[in-house]
Amino acid sequence: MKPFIVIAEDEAAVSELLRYNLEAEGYEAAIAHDGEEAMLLINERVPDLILLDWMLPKVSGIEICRRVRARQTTANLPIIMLTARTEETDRIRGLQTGADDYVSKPFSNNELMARVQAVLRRIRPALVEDIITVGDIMIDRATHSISRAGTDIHLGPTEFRLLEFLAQHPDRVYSREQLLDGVWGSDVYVELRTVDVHIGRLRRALMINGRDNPIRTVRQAGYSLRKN
Amino acid sequence: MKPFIVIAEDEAAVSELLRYNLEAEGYEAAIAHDGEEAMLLINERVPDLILLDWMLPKVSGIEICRRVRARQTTANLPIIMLTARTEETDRIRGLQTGADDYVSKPFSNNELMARVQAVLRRIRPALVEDIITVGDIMIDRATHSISRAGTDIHLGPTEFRLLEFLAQHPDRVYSREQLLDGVWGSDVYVELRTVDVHIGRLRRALMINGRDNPIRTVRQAGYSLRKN
DNA sequence: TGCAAGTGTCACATATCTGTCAAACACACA
DNA sequence: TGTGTGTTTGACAGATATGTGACACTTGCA
Repeated sequence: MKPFIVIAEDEAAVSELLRYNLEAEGYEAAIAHDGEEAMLLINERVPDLILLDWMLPKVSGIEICRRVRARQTTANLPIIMLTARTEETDRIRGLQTGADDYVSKPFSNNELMARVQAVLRRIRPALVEDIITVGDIMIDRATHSISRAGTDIHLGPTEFRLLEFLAQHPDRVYSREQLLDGVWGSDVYVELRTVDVHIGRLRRALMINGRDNPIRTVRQAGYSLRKN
Repeated sequence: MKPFIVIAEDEAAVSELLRYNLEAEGYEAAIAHDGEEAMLLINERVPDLILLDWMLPKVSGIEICRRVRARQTTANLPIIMLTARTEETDRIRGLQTGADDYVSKPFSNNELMARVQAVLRRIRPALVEDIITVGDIMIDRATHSISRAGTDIHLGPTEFRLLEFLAQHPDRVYSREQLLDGVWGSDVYVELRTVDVHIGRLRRALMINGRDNPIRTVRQAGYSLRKN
C-alpha cells in the first residue's frame, strides 16, 4: 500500500505542487489548508507522514505537532516541518517540539523528496510494499524475484521494471507513452515501438510452461496486466 | 531458535494446512480457533508473528489487532491479516488497524510463505545471534570464523563483514550503495566498483572445492546471498 | 627493516541486455 | 476477399554492466 501523507500547508501553490510531486513518487497525499482541517484529516486516517507548515491558520503547526505527539496512536508519527524561517533557534524549537526533520522554504523538490524518503525509511523501514501479487504472478521487490504459479522467472532489469509498473494497477491500460515515461523515465528518448519489443520479451518470460498470456494488448491504446 | 507463529484461524482445514506448511519451512506454529484462545496463546508466549483471520469467533481479528497493538510488549508484533474480502477499503482498514501485511483467501502457499518471510525480515532486522547459518555457510561471530559444508574458510576483515551483512537477510538484494554504507560505513568514500571486487574475492573464497556460487548478481540492482 | 596480508583502483575481458529494424502477422472494415 | 493499419517477433549490432588479474600502497608484526 502507498504511504499516505498529509500536507498541512496554507498556501495553495505550495501545497498543490507538493501533492503533485508526492503522487508522482508513488505516495498518496491529502491537503489541509489550516490547522483544524489538518487535525480532522489526521483523526480520520492516520497518515504515515505529515508535512507541516510552521505558520498555519487556526491551529499553529507547532501546536499540531504537540497534539499529535500527545496522543498514543500518533505519538511516533513522523513529521517534517516546513518553514520560511531559517534561524537556528527555530530549527531547534521545531525539533524540540518533536518534528523529525525540518525543511526551510523555498525548498527544492529533490531535497524534500529525499527527506521524505529518509524519514519514512527511518521510522518504518519498509513502507513500500515488498510483495505484489497479481493473479498467479508474484513480485518480490526485496529479493528482486518473480515467480509464476510457484516457478521462478528470470527477467532483465527493464522487463522487471515494466512488470512492476504494470502490476501497480492491474487491468489498467497504459499507453506506450505512459510506459516509456514510467519505466524508462521521461528524460530518455527511445522509439515507441521499443515498448512492444519489451512487452513481447516479458510475455515470453511469463508464459513459462504453457501458461496463458497475462498481458493484454488493447489496439490503439496500449497494454495491461490481467488481474485474473 | 525457530520463529514462533500463532495462527488465529477458525476454519480447521485452513489452519492445519497453514501449520503444516509453516512447520515445513522451519517455523514453530500454534493454532487458536477463536479470539479468546488467540489472546491466551499470545499472553502465554509472545510469538514472532501472528497470522490473523479477520473474522474470528468471540473476539474479532480486528479487535485482537487493536489489543495487541495497545500493549507495550506486543506493540510492534508483526501481524498478517487473512481475509476473504478483497475490497480496497478492508485492506486499508486492516493496515490502519496496524496489520503489517494482508493476504486474501484463497491464497497460495507460496505467496503466504513469501509474505511471512518478508514481514519477519523487515520487523526483525538484525538478530544478534552469535552463529548465523545460511544454506551450508556458517558464520560464527564469536570466534570470527566461517565454514562452508564443514570446511573452514579464511576471509579478510572486509570480506567477513560483507558476508555477515549479506547473511542478515538472505535472498535480499542489496545495492552497492547499501553495501558500502553497511560494510564500509557511510563516512568513508570508496569507489562503488570496489564492492564488485570484494564480492569477487568473497566468491572465490566461498566456492571452495567446487561448491557453487552462493552470491547472486542482480543486474542493475546489486547482490544477494542465496538462502539455498 | 622486511615480510605477509589485505586494500582500493584501474584496465581490460566477458556477459548480458537494449534498441532498432524489417518482415511476418493479426485485425477491422469496406 | 482485399486493403490499410497496428502489432508481434527474430536477428543483430551496439551499449552497458559485471568479473577479474595486476598493481601499488598501507598496516601490523616479527
